[in-house]
Amino acid sequence: MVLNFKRESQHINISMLEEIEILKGFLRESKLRLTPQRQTILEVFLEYDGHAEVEDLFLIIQERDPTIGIATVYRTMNLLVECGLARENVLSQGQKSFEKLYHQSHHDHLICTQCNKIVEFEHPLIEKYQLEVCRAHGFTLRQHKMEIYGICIDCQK
Amino acid sequence: MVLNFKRESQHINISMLEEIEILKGFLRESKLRLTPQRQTILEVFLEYDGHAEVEDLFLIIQERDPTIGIATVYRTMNLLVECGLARENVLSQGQKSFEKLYHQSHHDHLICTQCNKIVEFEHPLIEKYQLEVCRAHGFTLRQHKMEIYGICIDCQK
DNA sequence: TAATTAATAATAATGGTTCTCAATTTTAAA
DNA sequence: TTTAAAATTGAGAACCATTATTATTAATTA
Repeated sequence: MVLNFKRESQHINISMLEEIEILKGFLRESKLRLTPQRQTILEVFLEYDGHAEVEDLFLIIQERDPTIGIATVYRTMNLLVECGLARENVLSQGQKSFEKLYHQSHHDHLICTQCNKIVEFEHPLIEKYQLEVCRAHGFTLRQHKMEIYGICIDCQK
Repeated sequence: MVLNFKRESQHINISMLEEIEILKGFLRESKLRLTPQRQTILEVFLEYDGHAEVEDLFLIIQERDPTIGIATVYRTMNLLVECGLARENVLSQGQKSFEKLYHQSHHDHLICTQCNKIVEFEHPLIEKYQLEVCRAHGFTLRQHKMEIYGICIDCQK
């Protein structure tokens, strides 16, 4: 992949270039444009560690460019989901949170019901048996989500 | 368990008696009351097959007792979740759906992303490795949710 | 350049859920 | 009983995350 990107934003680092290219490609195919707003939002999202809610991202984005409205953040996050860079999770209170998908190792979630901490894990055998279940039911697997709810070690004390 | 229940509603059948006792017990402990409204809502929920949204339940409830308001349905469904008779799922559009928990064999979900069909399945080894993951991270397992998204056999044609 | 198309910020609208409140019912106490 | 306290209700208002609308601006194309 050729990455000839004008490094006009001080926030872009090497590891983001590929993601920016992915968004660019997706936008081009959809006859959409990579605007400064969209790029800023992608950058902030990529820098954000963990599961991001729109409100969290919006606060950071406003520091960087106070003219960007929250509707644009929503619109752009939906684009990031469409092009496969982000995944949307629905929280129990009704909002959504977004996590990075590209260049992230696949993982599932352990969620503490007391302190809401999220621990990511991976188990190859669980993955394997998921495939088995899909085959048995004639499903073509696209994605999965596994959430284990419990009490974390800190909250047990 | 002693089940001496006045069978005043024609909708109660034997298999519901235990659930009604569970709700009763929970309400008693919480110093709350088993009202006719709450019982009607529980009955309709227990008769409902599959994942129920409040709006679905409300339509059926209104046929049975048009005076029951939707706020009461919401309040009661939250009670059913608290006492362990129901589980709440958050749908991607933001609403909630409820599924029965008591006397239901545990199962996970295969969800078709085209037609939204939900197929329930169970895999003992997946359960086993979940426990293993919890132990490894010091979590006390309370509950889990596994959703596999894909294209069902009918939608592949 | 002009014409077309896309994107934006601000704001209004949406819709599922919860809250408020006055009225009613149930329970417990006197 | 009678009375007081507590719980529950339906109706509708409020909430709030998200989406749609709109007038305006920016980018692209002819």
